[in-house]
Amino acid sequence: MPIGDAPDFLRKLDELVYVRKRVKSGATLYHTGSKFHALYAVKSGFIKTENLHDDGRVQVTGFYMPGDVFGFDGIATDEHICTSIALEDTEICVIPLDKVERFNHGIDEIQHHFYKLMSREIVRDHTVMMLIGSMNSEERLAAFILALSQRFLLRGYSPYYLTLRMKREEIGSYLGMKVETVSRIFTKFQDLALLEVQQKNIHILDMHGLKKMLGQHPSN
Amino acid sequence: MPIGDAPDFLRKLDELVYVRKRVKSGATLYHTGSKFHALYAVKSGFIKTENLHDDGRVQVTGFYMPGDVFGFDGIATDEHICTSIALEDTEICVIPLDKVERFNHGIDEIQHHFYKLMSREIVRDHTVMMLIGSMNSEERLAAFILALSQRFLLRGYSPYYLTLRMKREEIGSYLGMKVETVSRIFTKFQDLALLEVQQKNIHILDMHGLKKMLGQHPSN
DNA sequence: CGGCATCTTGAGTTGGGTCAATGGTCGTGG
DNA sequence: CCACGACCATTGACCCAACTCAAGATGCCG
Repeated sequence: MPIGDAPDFLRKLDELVYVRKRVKSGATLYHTGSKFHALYAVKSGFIKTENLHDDGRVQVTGFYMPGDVFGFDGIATDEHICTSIALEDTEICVIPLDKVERFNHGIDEIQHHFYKLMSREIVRDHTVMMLIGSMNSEERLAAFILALSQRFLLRGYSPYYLTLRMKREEIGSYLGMKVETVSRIFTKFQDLALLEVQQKNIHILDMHGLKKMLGQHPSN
Repeated sequence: MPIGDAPDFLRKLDELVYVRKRVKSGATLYHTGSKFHALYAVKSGFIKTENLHDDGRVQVTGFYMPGDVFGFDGIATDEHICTSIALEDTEICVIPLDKVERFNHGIDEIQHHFYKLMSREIVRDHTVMMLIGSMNSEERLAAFILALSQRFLLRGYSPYYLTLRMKREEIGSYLGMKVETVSRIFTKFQDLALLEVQQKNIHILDMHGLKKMLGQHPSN
């Protein structure tokens, strides 16, 4: 998951951003095939991106929260591959890429920052490939919750109280498992006194225990 | 999988590349924790990258053939997250990132090219997430072979005769399945007269039939 | 308060993992 | 040139984690 020096970044961003946008909950910002115009930074709210396979299948490829930048998938072919959808009312900063590319008159710090952002996205994707490819469902969900907790922490929120903005099905899609399985594992984690789950509110009771859920698995 | 205008790109590359390197089959170019110095373009040969999980688990995250650029995972934290290993004797061009970043005196075409390369890597990773997350094993392997065939085509080789440089286990790791499963499916595809498999040599007999293997699946 | 979407739980099935044995292929050294 | 050993690939038999299908429960919004 994309992370990091959000406040810093948002400050610098002002120099690049002239347009802000509001996206209503459930609305689409761009979709597969849209011409690529710009990158987007989440100012407030929550965004998911998903890939549509030729047949009806959908795979959630990312969740983005304030400070995160997304839309990098559009650069390759100048057309977006993913669809991005707001999971709640969301404010977006529009960052035209050519403006970024032309920015380094003197300072190329910003340039480098964008390379870093893309690199992070790549690293995050590799992590997810690893999750889905070589962990069982419990480990995946544990890893997901821990990563989310970490992101909350980096943004200055409590890492123990998470409010999920996505529904179970979207978590499942992201992690390569079915809704029912997600639900069962939440219940199990609750039974193990690792979590307290109240709808979309997660209270992490035993962070250490949750971490131990990872790497328990005999496989691979 | 990374692709595209390889010859063009390799030509332009000469302006950026001062160092070439040879990596022996089985040797490591960089590994998890190595300081990030540069990106690498494959000149000849074959490279895999893999992620090591804390416990012993390994996940192959990419295969790179001539014309492909890899190493982007190191930009985010200035340390490589993956390990890159040559699957045969390989020639590599070393591309220092700061040279790329400082290159746009006049032309920022090269800049943009690197953004494109990273974007492609992201798109490819999303494709793999989709493969692993929402397809069954047969579909995954079919998709893998088709993608490989496509890459061969783009490099001017026959898309019908593939020489796999990686072993079954590495294919399995990349696709999130076990060696035995890979093997069984190769056999099945052969029985269905889609392929002729002779060790690492794959002859695609029925490209259309192979494509039909995708999207047959009732799930998700 | 009713209707709809989401979430949970149960019961039964199955795709792909596990374990184990065999068969090929290649490289090395006598 | 052949034989040996190591590694890799294939195949079979069995099993289990996660999927499917189905029914309720819960919560949310008009």
